[in-house]
Amino acid sequence: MQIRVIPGSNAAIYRQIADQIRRAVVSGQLAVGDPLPSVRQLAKELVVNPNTVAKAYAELVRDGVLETQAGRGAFIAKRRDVFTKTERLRRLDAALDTVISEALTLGFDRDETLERLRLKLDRLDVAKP
Amino acid sequence: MQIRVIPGSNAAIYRQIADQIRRAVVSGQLAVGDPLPSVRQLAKELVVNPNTVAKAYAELVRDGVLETQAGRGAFIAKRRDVFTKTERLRRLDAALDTVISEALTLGFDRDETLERLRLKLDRLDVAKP
Amino acid sequence: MQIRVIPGSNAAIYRQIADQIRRAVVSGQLAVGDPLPSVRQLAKELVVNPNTVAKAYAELVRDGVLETQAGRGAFIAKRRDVFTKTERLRRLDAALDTVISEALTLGFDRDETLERLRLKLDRLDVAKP
Amino acid sequence: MQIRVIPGSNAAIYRQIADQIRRAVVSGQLAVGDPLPSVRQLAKELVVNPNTVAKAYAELVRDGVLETQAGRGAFIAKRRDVFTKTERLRRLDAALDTVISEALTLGFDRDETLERLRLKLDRLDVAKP
DNA sequence: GTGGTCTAGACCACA
DNA sequence: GTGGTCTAGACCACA
Repeated sequence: MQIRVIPGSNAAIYRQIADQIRRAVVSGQLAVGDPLPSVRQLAKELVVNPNTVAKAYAELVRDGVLETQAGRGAFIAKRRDVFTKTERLRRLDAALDTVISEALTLGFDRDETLERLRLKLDRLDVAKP
Repeated sequence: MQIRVIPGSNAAIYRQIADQIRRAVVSGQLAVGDPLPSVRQLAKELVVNPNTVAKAYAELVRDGVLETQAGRGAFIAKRRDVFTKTERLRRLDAALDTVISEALTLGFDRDETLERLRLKLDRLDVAKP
Repeated sequence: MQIRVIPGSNAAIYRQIADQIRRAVVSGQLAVGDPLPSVRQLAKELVVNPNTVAKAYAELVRDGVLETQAGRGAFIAKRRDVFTKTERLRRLDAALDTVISEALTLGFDRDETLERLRLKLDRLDVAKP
Repeated sequence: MQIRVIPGSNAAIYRQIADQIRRAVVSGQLAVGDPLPSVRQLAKELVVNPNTVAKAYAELVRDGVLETQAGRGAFIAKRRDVFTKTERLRRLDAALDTVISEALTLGFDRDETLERLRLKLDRLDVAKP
């Protein structure tokens, strides 16, 4: 898989990396057990500091997306539910609040925003696991 | 109109202020030419730092929502587009991508994610008049 | 409250800091809404790098123990359940495995280890929330 | 005796090896003077790096569990205490403190924590003979 | 002032 | 080689 970073973006670099890996996992591009590039290698590719990649990997480990083994590398973990229903909703809401604020700022209305999300979700074609 | 600020919220205070003014404009609660409270006055009302209100106003001026007239205060400006259609979509898409990866790794599916966005949008009552 | 760091310890410094704050919270020394020292101030006190303190705070934020507000500081958050039952057990087990390995290395047997844990728990006198 | 290694485990491989040998000694499965497989042979059996086995053996030698006799291999040593009683307790307490803060912030209470430790200890069958 | 991000560079544990 | 931790120092967003 190909990870890319947009330096001028609002999103922190480590967030961009983590999000792209999340997307690759939910879209099936990365499967359980698949190895990820090493921290140093990916850092070199993206021309960012290894600490930044490590931060992204650490977040994904905490959220149960990755497993790391010192000396061996990082691998896609078996999917498991880490957060309570309430916590999951809290996190989803926080992400949605950001989108709503951005849509509002850009002048999109309710229906346009919903329609655009629907379109993008349908493109991914992700089914409930 | 009444602006309210929740200090413990995830959203920065200046964001909360700017978003509420934007919503008031979109919903027709505020019309072109309507005056806004002065930075100082609003800051006093909301019990926040004047810099914070100034930052919200500055963003709205930059985006063409407000106009300031030296010595007279700030007013709702005539709507004008700052970004091209393509640029607006590109920015919305970036925000939506983040929501999608977050939602899906949290285990929400297409319908749940859409439904939650719909719910939140309806609560805010963000619709073009 | 007084936080202390043992430089020669096996435990990472950021882990020591986070654990001590956790203990202060569960023992009631720190209550909901209580402010914590700023990252920079605590770093100065402990003579460690601010990044290290920030890392501890970030972990506590993720685990729902703290809330940070940019520009205002860090505060003890209202207790909430973040993790699923399975995840909580997974984390407890990981911690217990470390203790068991340490006890074994030090030559303590089953009963001695259990007894010591009981003793320490009773001293804390913590009731189910 | 049969040593087994779980590569995906949280515990480092050298820890798993050392702990299993310690348990075999404590439970009487291995007695003073019993020979251990050579580093190379055990590494081959477990399909791990010889350095890893060597590290486990080195720790056990340091702690007085094993003795190596040049050219003859490694043997279970006569039990001797490396740390004073006070030092042993100090180290156990440090490990227990971490478990306690982890358990309590996860929302486990005194009895649940004790019960889980008991369960895990019984499973491992760690008792002085 | 506050917390958050990032870099450059070092050192450690582990395999 | 792998990931994890820490420091020193810079810069940013926010209040």
